[in-house]
Amino acid sequence: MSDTLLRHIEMLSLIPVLPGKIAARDLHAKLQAEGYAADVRSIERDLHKLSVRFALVSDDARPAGWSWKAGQNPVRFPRMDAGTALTMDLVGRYLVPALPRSMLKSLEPEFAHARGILDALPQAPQTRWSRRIAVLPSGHQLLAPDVLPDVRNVVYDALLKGLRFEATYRSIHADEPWRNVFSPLGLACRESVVYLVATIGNYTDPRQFALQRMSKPSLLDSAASVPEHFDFERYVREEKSFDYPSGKTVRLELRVNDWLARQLEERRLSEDQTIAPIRSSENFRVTATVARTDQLYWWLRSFGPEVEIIKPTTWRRQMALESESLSRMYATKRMTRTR
Amino acid sequence: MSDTLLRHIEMLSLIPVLPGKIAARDLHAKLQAEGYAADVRSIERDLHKLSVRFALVSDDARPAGWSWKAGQNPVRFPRMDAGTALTMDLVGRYLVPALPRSMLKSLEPEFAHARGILDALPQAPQTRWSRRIAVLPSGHQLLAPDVLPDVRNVVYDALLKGLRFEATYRSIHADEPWRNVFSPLGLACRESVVYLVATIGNYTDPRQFALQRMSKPSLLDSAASVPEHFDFERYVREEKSFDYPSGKTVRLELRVNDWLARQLEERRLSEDQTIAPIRSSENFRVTATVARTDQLYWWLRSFGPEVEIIKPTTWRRQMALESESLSRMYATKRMTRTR
DNA sequence: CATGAAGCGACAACTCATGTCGCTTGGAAA
DNA sequence: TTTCCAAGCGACATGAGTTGTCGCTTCATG
Repeated sequence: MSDTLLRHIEMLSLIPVLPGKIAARDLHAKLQAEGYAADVRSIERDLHKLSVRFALVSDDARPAGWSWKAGQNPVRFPRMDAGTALTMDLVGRYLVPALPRSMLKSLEPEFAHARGILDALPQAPQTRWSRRIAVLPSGHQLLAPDVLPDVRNVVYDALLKGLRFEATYRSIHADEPWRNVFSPLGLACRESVVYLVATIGNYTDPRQFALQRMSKPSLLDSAASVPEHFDFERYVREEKSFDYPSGKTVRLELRVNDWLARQLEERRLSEDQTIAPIRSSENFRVTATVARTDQLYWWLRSFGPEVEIIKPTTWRRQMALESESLSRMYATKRMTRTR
Repeated sequence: MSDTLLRHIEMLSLIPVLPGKIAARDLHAKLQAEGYAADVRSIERDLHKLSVRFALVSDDARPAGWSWKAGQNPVRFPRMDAGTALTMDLVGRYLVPALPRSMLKSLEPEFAHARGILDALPQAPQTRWSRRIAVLPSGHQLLAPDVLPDVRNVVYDALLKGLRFEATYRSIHADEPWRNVFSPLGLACRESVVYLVATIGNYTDPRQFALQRMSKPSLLDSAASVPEHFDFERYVREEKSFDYPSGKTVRLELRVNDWLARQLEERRLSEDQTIAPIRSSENFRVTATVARTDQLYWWLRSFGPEVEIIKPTTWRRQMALESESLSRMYATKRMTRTR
């Protein structure tokens, strides 16, 4: 069949969204590289014809730049099926508190697309699908710090292209903000905070920078300097401030109440989890082999008296000490207050 | 310009992925409805021509059914920009522990598409972007229960089309599994468990069913019965087992250590949060106005002795009692063990 | 075995895309 | 200001590709 259709589709997907643009000649070059033998003139004609039906615009610069209007719902095939669209919508709702707003915003067209699919389904107006979905908050939600859109863009760009960039950073230790050159090494996302791992200036030791503390970024065109033998994955694993789970596992043994026992039947601690009732009480004994992390210890602590750690004994001893100091803390303070 | 290109694009996006299919005549009808005046014969010809270049297949049923091969990366325009693709990849990594596997699988083409965009970027091979990204687990990760793919499909379908369906349900209270007809009312997602809110049989009271406990679903073609005046959003808010945050807020006052104080500067409890050092100690006093939820109380409890709740006094009193019983619990048990 | 719907090959008519050429325009260098 | 050149655009002849029609074949159904 004719290459025309293919070429048009290729063209449409080669044109960037509005901040970006592409000139007819560049398009021509790219298309030629992909094997489409067509005249520049034809490309120009195509652009004009396509812009009648699609949301394409050209600026009036001399080599005219073509782009998609911003905020366009993507045209795509195969079309997303309704089930996937519903899952996508769920994910969208789920991410709202978990992701910096400016990042969520760049994904907005994706979620809008999914909603568009769902909206197109025939349905009774009183049963709007969007009012039939709820995503409930899990755990306590802290406010996700927001990242400046151009910080995100420059940092991503620099990381992907392996370039340096310059930016201002406000350290958390109320010092003066300082400005320096960053050589990005990797990106780590943790609890809705995005950290850039980078070296600064001429230093060679990698450090972490929270993206929300950066401002006034500008991309440089010199290549980033990567310390010799630097391995990002190992860095993340070994850097203690990230407290990445070490490979260590632990045989956990707990006493839990019936409510928690039921929860753990739904979402298990591990594949080998066992739950057994404890005679002469409403409690259950839970065992499981899990990764030994601080996170887990904290999670157990969050249940208060509803969970008793039996094993490992180190954690049991730690809990014993902590609970003692905790009860002393509240007891003495109560005394001071009532005195 | 000619409608041909538009029609072809419309056709490509009208064809479903492989479990689904569409016959040439149906395509013709849909296209006519959208204003494309073309012969059925042309559609047939188009399908054959398109299938040369695109991953389209036709089964050999009599009215031939056309579909996209499964697992195809979607072709789309405007193309996702690199920044969005990177965020998409981050989201994909973030969701792995948080979403049932079968749901994640249906989103896989989306994430694969994003990765495809990133892979296409020119980059030095030793700096593979995918090895420069890390998403660190937040909180303790329980195993997400898995939902059978056809359960997901039937439940979604039933919900979106407002139909009943039949399925087998294993209740958590080790009873026998039973089979009944469900009238779906809504979907609630909580901590990686997806619940269907539905009425069963001829009952009119809405109940919750965890999707991972369902099996052998089959869609019926009778309309779902919705209880009179039923409002899903209100149901979710009021149903205590979901413990949706009530509108109540509370003025929180805490004593925290310096580590947590620094954390809270990054991710604040509320817009009006204040942090002030406490004289003659390394601690800080934090105040904030937050939604009063059990989640928050649990979250505070997870910090153990690193946090002291000062206000509200009800929580302080509760903590005092709990820590006392906790320390007693560990103390007595220790005695029993060492006796 | 009869019937009819669906699929497919053929073909002529014609629409539309293509490469070429030359004129116009607008910005940058002189 | 003038000169120069690349970019953009209109025109046109050519031919590739699309279109509707028709009739034959195939296959499932009664």
